[in-house]
Amino acid sequence: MKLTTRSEYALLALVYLARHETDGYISIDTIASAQGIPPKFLEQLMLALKRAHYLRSAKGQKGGYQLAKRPIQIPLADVIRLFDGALAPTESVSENFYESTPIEKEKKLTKVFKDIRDYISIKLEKTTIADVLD
Amino acid sequence: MKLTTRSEYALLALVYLARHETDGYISIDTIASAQGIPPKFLEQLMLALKRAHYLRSAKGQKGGYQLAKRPIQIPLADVIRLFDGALAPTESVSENFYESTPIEKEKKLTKVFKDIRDYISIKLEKTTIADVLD
DNA sequence: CTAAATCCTAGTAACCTAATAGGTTATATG
DNA sequence: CATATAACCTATTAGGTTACTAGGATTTAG
Repeated sequence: MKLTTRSEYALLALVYLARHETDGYISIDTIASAQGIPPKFLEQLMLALKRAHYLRSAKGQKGGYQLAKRPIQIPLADVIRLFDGALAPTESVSENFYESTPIEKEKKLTKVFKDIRDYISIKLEKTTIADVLD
Repeated sequence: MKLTTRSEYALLALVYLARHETDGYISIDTIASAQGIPPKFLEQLMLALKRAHYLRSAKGQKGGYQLAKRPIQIPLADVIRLFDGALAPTESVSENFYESTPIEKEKKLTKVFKDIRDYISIKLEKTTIADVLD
């Protein structure tokens, strides 16, 4: 797993929306300037989060985005998988994004990376947006 | 950390050399065909490993490569850092390759990824080539 | 001398990343 | 109803990285 800017921005946006859960719809520009994200870039991320049912949106004036789930129902793992794919350090030890890679021929080497995958995925499954609000 | 083909091949080559520690110099072509690595690609990796003092080489007929250290003195962490850089999931939580990234403004989010970095780096520091020979 | 090997740099096709651009559609409000 | 505002959607792009390949220079055993 390598966290891209994409994932990082998406997490920042979700954290912001979680902090403003009761404020109705919030625009991309508001989130972008609060969290320091290029707005047109954020737009794409919001759209993806909406399509994946983490967000609800409203068009037009007074429109914007809001969470479609409670912060506690959004594990960091989901967000990162959506934007960056596998949590595992290499695809051959990934459960959700398996592909063959060279280290597979060495069983003990593979085991080491599976242990790492397990730690990462357990950690990021159990940590939700609710857990990272100050 | 995302494991590249580069790192994976390098690890496979080191494992092969560790298994043949007492066989003198071994050529790139021998290692490449034993481990299924494109030989000209492996050549570059071997050169990097040599420059980082993990390998010794000899030119000419009967030449090739051999380990310059005992397998137990080569942590997987070193090899991966050499080819792929940071072990951390994002550079802002890396000790050796620090760079600023967006999540830094969220302290609790940063903490989660530091925990992951710690697990990965401890695991890969303590696991050596010697540990992954069957 | 010559074959076998490392040494070393350059090049390249394909892909990915982090954006930007610009038009379309929907809606609240004056 | 007009207008401003905002989401929706697709395309494009500059720059970087990845996984190689190519080919020559150098060294050495036999």
